[in-house]
Formats: sequence, structure tokens, C-alpha cells
Amino acid sequence: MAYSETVDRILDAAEILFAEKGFSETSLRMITGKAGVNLAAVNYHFGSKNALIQAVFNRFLSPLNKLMVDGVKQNNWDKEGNAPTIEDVLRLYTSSLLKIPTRNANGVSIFMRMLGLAYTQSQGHLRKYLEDEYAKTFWPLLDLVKDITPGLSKAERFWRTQFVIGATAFTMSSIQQLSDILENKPGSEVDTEGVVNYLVPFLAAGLNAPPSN
Amino acid sequence: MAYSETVDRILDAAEILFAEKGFSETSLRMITGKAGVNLAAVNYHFGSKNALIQAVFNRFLSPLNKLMVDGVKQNNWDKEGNAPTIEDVLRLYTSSLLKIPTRNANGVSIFMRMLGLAYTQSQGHLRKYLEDEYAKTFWPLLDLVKDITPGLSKAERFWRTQFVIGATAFTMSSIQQLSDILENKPGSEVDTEGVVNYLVPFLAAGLNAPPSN
DNA sequence: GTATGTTTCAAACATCTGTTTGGAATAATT
DNA sequence: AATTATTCCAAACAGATGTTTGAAACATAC
Repeated sequence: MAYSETVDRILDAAEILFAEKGFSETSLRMITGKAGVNLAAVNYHFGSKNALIQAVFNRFLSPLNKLMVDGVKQNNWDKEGNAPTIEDVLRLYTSSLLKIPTRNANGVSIFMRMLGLAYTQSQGHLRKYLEDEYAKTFWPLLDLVKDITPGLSKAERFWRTQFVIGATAFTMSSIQQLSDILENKPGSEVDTEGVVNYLVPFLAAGLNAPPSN
Repeated sequence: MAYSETVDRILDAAEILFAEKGFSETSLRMITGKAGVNLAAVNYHFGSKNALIQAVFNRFLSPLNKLMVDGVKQNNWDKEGNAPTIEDVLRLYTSSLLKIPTRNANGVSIFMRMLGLAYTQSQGHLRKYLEDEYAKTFWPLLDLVKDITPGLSKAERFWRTQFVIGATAFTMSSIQQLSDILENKPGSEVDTEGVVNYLVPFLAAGLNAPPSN
């Protein structure tokens, strides 16, 4: 798959439509129509619709992965006696999300909604791909949490990190609609960083909560 | 739409398949095949596939609605000087979910996944249906939260309730996939009640956290 | 027993799906 | 300039989709 202008046009259009409607609900004809390219271009450049879905994921999961791994190294959290707090870890997580380079407006929302879809709509082919990427991106984060919350069982710690991801993905993906509800008028300006500021103490308290039993 | 054995057979099959694959990924031929009825039966009894989806939701959201409204009354939480704690409210919510009468084995996890799908996959006809029909169920609960967390600004309280919904919906809709990741093998058994028990202290601590500023 | 209303069923319907094809247009290489 | 590789594109493909049809089977009422 060589580079071409067409490849990016397709990825941009697919990303928006997938986030908007879901994978099965988005046809190749919608994508190529929005991208202004020929229908056959998807199969020519990507091979199949499934491969296109993976390519869309790859484009934003890779930078996220890099940002988070770099963040851990930069803070020397992997070194002895340099343990971060829960808030530190969450700040790295949320700031990494906000730092991902986006090509479209509302890039963060689209990307978060994709992350949510990745789990809720994951079909066979996506499954394996995501588990691999997931391991790379989120297991380091889980390791850090492990040192901070020694009182939790492995299972409870795992599920709490899922609650963190869930609250983040759900909120970010629908932040525009939710802001409209709060302000009681559509089109209000969304303060993403403000919502993140609400998010961090909520998640930190949840992670630091005493075990369930 | 009159009652008939066929109607229930279709609902049972559709419920399982929707939870397993999602709405768009489940065809009427799969449903009628599993139910052992003729293909045309869905359109005859329900009118359309969309109407069938709504009927499936209706069959488990109605009892949930009733359980929660009854729970609020039964505890006299609406009376003066009888304010519940955050844990009380969350326990009512989760125990109501677990109390819904089920027709299939694994009924609870199927309902949970449906609930997750209700939020994450809802667009178009489903979204409007859900908002109209069941917003009234959740607003009383949010009023209770208001009385319990007087220290929060209106905005911060609103966003925290979104975090609660997000963590719940996301987790429930992807609970099977996540269980597989945790156990490192596909097809593992999912302990829905266990996950719910992890969820309550996490969410309670998050809601009770000190304000962000 | 005949008539009426309801439910089932095989078949067909039109439309949409992802994918493939073969030739035209364009770019790169020699 | 001639040749080769790459990209584009209109058209067609085979299969799946939700829905409709009209007659058969069944139940109910008179």
C-alpha cells in the first residue's frame, strides 16, 4: 500500500463516518462519496473494508501509544523510588489524549468515540488486532496503577482501569451533545480541558477507593 | 400486534443475537432461523426490524423502570429527612438491574450488554425512543444525587453523572471482550455480578470526591 | 358446515452490500 | 520517446438485506 493523496482522503472520511454511525452502518459508498474518490479505491489501496477499519485505528492508536510510553520514560516513573501518584498517571493519560494530532475539527471526540466502538462493536478481525495494541498501550499504565494500589486484587484493579477508560471514552465521545444539554442551547462552546479537569479527581477517587470486600 | 407464541420466540432469539452481535450485524434471517419461525413473521408481528429492536428494549426496560421507581418509594427517599447515601442510590440501580426477570440463561449479562448498547449504539430511531420513554426513570435518581452532593457546582455534578453512565455503559457493553482479555483466553465465563460489585465503590468514591477546585 | 378473521409460509421483490474486472489515464523509469 | 509500473474509474458481479405478496393453513364464530 503506497502513499497517495487518496489514501488520506479515504482515512479522513472513514474516521468521521465510523465515529458517527458505526462500522457496519457505514458503507464504502458513503466513505468514497464523502472522500470524493472512486468506489474501487478502498479495495485497491487497503484491500478490504476490514483492513480499512484497522488502518483507521492504527492512525490514532499509534500516536497515543507513543505519547504514553514517552511520558512514562520522561518522568522516570520506571526508575526506582520515583513512583507517581494516581493523579500523575491520570494526567499523563488525559494529556496524551488531548495531544494526539488530529486532522479534523473535533478530532478528540471522534477519536474517543472510535475507542468506544473498538470495544463495543469489535468484530472478529478487530478483536485480535486490538488486544495486541491494547497490550502495548494500556498494560504499562496498569503496571503503574499496580504499584500505587497494592491493596486491590488483580481483577478489581483491572476492572477499575476499565471504568476509567469507559468514563473517559463515553464522555469525550459525546461531549458536544452533553454540553448542549448542560447549557440548554445547541452550539455552545465546548471546554474539553475543563471537562478533563472534572474527570481527573473523579477517576482518582474511584481508583483510590477501598476494595469492595 | 396480538400475542402469540411466535412473538416470544422471536423476542427471545433477537435478544440473544442482538446482545451477541449488535443490531446491524444481526439479520432477520438469523433471528427467524434461531427462533424456528418463518422469515415474514417479524414484519407481520412487529412491522419492521426497527420496531422489533424497540420491542426487545421495551421488554427489559419496562421492568427496570418499575423496579427503580418502586425502590425509591419503598425506601421513602422522596420523604423529608430520609436522604439516601450515594451507595444506596447506586445499589438500588445495580440491584434493580440484577433483579430483572430473565427468560434465558445468562439473562443478566444479556440485559447488561443491551443496556450498554442502548447508550453506545443508539442513534436515529433508538435514541429518540430511549429519550422519550426512559428519561423519566433516571431524572428522579439524579435529583437524589443533587441532595447528597451539595458541595458540587451544577456543572461538576452534571459531568460526574455522565462519568457514572459512561463507566457503566462502556463496561457492560464490552464485558465479554474484557473478560477474555483479563483471563487471556476467549470464551471465559463472565461474572457480571462480580463486576457490578466492583463498580459500586468505584463510582461512589468518584461521586463523593472533593470538588476539582 | 359455512363464513370470517388470524396466522403461517414459500417465493419473489427491489435495493444495498463488498468486491472484482478490464481498460483508460497518469506517472516513473529506461 | 518508448516502455513499464502505478493509479483511477465506470461497470458489472454475486450475494445478502429488509420487506411485500398471495395463497394456504388454522382457528373462531355464527
